[in-house]
Amino acid sequence: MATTKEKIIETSIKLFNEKGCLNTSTRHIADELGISVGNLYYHFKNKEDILIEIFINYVNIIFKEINAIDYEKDEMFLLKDFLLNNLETDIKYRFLRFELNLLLISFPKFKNIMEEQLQNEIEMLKKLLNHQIFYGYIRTMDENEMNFLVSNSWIIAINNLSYWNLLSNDLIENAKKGSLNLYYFIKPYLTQKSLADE
Amino acid sequence: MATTKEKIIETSIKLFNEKGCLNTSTRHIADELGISVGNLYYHFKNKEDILIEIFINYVNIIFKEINAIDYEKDEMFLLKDFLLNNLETDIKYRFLRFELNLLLISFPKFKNIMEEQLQNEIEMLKKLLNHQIFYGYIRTMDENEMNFLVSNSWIIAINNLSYWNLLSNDLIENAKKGSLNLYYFIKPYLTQKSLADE
DNA sequence: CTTAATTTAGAGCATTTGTTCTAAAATATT
DNA sequence: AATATTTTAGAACAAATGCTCTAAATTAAG
Repeated sequence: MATTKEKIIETSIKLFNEKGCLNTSTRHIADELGISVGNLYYHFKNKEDILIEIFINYVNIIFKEINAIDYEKDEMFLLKDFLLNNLETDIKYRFLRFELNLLLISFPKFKNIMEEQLQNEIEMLKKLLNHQIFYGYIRTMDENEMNFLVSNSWIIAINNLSYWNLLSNDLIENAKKGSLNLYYFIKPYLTQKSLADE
Repeated sequence: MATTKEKIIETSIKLFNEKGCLNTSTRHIADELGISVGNLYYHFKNKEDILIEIFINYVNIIFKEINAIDYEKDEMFLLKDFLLNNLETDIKYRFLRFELNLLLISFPKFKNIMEEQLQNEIEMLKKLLNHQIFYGYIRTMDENEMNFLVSNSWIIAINNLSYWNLLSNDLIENAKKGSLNLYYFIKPYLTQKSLADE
């Protein structure tokens, strides 16, 4: 049985996705959940703290799998599989990406930890791609090209969900295509070894 | 000399970029400009109408160049050049992309016209890429691959500015890299004819 | 069973929001 | 110069917001 605190988080996530974080007041959340505002503020100091708790939950889920990677092993990691494995999570917490720029402007504490997270994501992506190059799954390239491979991978990984949401209105239905975006993006860089493995 | 209406638009764009559209009230705009709220509401029915006027200005600027393309001509159109040519405009109106999802949720009239615009953008991109394939600047591919080329091009074109904004804090300084994102993305698809032209 | 700690409800407050209204000032027309 | 039109200022309003406060209800501890 979920605690009140957990229920506040779940309801907030739901409403933030539906109406946007900035359009959702603490009263909305309390009403939707059927508790009082006083109760909500007993559990959370303010709205930003709800947002941060949500964000921490998200990061914890996402990082579990990524941290399990053994970079010493000669193994192929297809980027699209990472997306697919976290698809549910990315959908559940989609407002974090969809509204990112505005969240950063509006919530300074959130901004601090989120910016650190973004740096981490880029670093991890770089490490992952370098590993794939090292073991010959992705062709070699100079540093410049590599940097753009990283940034483009990140841009597509982060924004493909938003793209399908914009164009289809039925996000869940189309979300799986998003991982294919990443696959088709990386395909020209894959080596024979990589393509044979599939 | 700019009219009051024009000044309201310019001030709104400035504030929307700085603090986000949802964090900017009509009072903010009036105060920043040094006019009264009453005056602002004399020129614009409501906040959404300001947003829509801004959006229409943006679209008019962006489309001028794209509509000038002659699809009968054997000519190379590098996607990155389109980005570079509109860089100033994209920076000036960046909040439209940075906050897109939330704007669509918050302003129903804006949603209608923006969604049409998104469809147009995809269509135009498709037409452009098909033209480049037809004249041999981009290699041929099946429909499926083509669809992902289109969607990935769009995702990178639209979101690279946001990416550099997130990572650098000095958008203007880094914005030009954004066009290179698109160039490096498309590079594996370019033919000899294309690469020789450069 | 009594007391203490935790959890809850909801009234209340200061501020902000989007918007309307009226009246005055500025400008254009005759 | 007189009148009409456009533009402006700013008071006013109802609703919403983030958040605090107090008191009651619930639960846990002794």
